[in-house]
Amino acid sequence: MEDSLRPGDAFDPNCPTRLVLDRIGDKWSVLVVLSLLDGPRRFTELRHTIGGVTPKVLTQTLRVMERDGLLTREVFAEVPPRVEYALTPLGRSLRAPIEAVTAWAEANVGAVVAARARHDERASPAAATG
Amino acid sequence: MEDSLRPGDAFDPNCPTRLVLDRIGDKWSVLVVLSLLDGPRRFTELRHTIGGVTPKVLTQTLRVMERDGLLTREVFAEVPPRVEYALTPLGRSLRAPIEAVTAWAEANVGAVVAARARHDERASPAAATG
DNA sequence: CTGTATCCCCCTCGATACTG
DNA sequence: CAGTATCGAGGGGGATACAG
Repeated sequence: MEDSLRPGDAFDPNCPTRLVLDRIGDKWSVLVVLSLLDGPRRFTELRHTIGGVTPKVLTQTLRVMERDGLLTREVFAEVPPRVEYALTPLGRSLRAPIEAVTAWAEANVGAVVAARARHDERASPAAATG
Repeated sequence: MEDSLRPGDAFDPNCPTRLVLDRIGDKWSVLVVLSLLDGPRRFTELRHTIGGVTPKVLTQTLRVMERDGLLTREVFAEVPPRVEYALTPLGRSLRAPIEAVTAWAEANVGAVVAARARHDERASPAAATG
């Protein structure tokens, strides 16, 4: 198992890990994957589902993900323009690592929050009167 | 299974997932965890092992991780100052999600790179004369 | 509807220099 | 050795306005 966790790897900018980190480390990308897990979505649907994302940033994210083969962009030449984004099998496979992260988060968020509170109280006990 | 992947969760800025994403999405944090998996390390050792990280940024990273209860900072009052950083059980548990990401990366980096090449060639065929 | 273009601000990172 | 202080550059993100 340790073989797959060679620190030396990730330290290399060309390491595949860095490549993925840039992707799943980006909140918008993760959100897009999550949104698309259910099935194809249109640009505006994505915008609405994710919320708080500007068209520029969403387009940016989508483009990069498309380039990486994570999703497909299908344009329908209709009177009201329609574009559907769908996860590729590759994109769908991102579900595993994302799930691992999510699982860790849900399992340990309490500990992290507690640690923070403990730390902050030491730093400024006066402010921790709540 | 789907229950742990509720999109609605991650869309919430207060969601635990966001919290973790900010941590494992940060390359330096990941690198620190990886470095510390073997055992405690000193500041300079980390600096050297990770490489390319400035003292300021490393300190920053370390401080945040300490606050989050991911690692401990032990100061030895010796003539040549010595400070050792060690992963807490919580920090060590980050190994799982990181491993998931690493596994995905190693398994699919080829597909991603291929997708990129394909995409880039379509975008600028002239440049892809190799 | 589906984007694109612009401007702007913030924030992080990096380099350098200095202190305990 | 282990950090901290400062400065500057850069990218990303967001808001807005506009185009096909």
